[in-house]
Amino acid sequence: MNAAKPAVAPVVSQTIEDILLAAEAEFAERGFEGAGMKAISVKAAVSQALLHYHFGTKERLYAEVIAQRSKKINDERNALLDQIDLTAADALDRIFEALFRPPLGPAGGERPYARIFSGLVVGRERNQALVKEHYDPTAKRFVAVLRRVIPAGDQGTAALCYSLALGSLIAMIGRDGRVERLMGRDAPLKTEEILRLLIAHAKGGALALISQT
Amino acid sequence: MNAAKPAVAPVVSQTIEDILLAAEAEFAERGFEGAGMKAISVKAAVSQALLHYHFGTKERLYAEVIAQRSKKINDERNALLDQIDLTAADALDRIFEALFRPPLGPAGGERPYARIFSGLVVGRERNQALVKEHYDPTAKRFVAVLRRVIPAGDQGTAALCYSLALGSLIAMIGRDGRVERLMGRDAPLKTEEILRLLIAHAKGGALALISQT
DNA sequence: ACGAATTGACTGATCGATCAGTCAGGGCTA
DNA sequence: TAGCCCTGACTGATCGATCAGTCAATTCGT
Repeated sequence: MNAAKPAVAPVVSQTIEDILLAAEAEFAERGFEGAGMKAISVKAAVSQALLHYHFGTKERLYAEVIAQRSKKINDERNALLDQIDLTAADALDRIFEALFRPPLGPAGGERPYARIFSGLVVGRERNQALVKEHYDPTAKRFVAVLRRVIPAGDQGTAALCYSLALGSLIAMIGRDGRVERLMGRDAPLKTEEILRLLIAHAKGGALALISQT
Repeated sequence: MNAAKPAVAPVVSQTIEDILLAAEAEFAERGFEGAGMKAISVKAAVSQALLHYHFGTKERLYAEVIAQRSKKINDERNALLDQIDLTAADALDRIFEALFRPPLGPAGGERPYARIFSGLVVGRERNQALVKEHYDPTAKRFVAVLRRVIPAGDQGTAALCYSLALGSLIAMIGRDGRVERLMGRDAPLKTEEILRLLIAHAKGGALALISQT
């Protein structure tokens, strides 16, 4: 009867969603150690004790933020990979697009997760374990798909193409404005422009790695 | 007479050197916020108060660590750039070698600075200012040199080649073991091997960016 | 002897975490 | 329906620990 009433209950409550969003923003701004539970609770407009009630420790709250966001990114990536015809001429371009587009997010939107994503490459123990758990499975799929597309590609070369391409993505989204500053631009690069440049670079690098094997 | 006695006084005392080394290791392990002045003082085998006597604040100690290490890296990079014949066929390879080799350090050595170096790409305000101060000048020289070597290279393209290459370097040294894990290797990659692969990838990516401009 | 170097003892602030307790609401019994 | 109880959600107050930073006193080098 009531149109505003959702047919199914949300998997998480609105409050928990608010906390996770606030936590994501705070962790992105200050890093794990720099972030404060108090600051997160203020940002989420709840009491600090509620954070511990729902998540136990700061460590688990952080892990939950990573888990939620990585799931969205991995789902997007896998969906894009599913659509690719691996025998088509532009297969390599579209594989890298599947790698780059989800973390870049919507065209005009903010990227609060970008700094956390970038920070994951810095191998502190906490992040290493989370990367291994949440990102390695999809990473392995990328490596496998790359192997089938690049001629005579062994696993080592494919894994390198993946890793180095990911590094260049970090360089683009991890810091604010440095690339534009070195380029001599005043306006920030648009998402589609970033995507085009990253794909071209990754593809060129991949082909170079293959031909010198 | 005494052979062990240095001819000139060191610019910094041994104690200060010890503190800076301990601080570098601690900052690398835990990040700026995670690092503790107490832990640094223990690692350097001095009192915590001595850290404040010499450096004032944690912030200034961190800045000094970055300044010292970046100076070494920039000096090495500039020396390598000076030796390059920009008209030679392998000029592009040698430019990227000048970019990659200094942060990679000696062949068999540890890389305690690698994680700090990687962390600098994550654009928190503190790091942004330090990068701009200590790394931008040499970065601009790389961009200028790249422009002269790559055919029809505008500043934007050259800056992209620089930035994306740097990102792939981060991917290789920032995390421990992930690249090797995805490659299916058990032994870590040797420095010279890393260098060869990074150069090949960066060169291929650069040429691809140019040809599609 | 004099200044630079170094120390132990200490401070206020802030951290993550814990606690007892409030409150609204849903089910159960009679 | 009325009374009771249970539970999940949430809070203010506060805990002990740790943090960066301070300072008077002491040692060291010359």
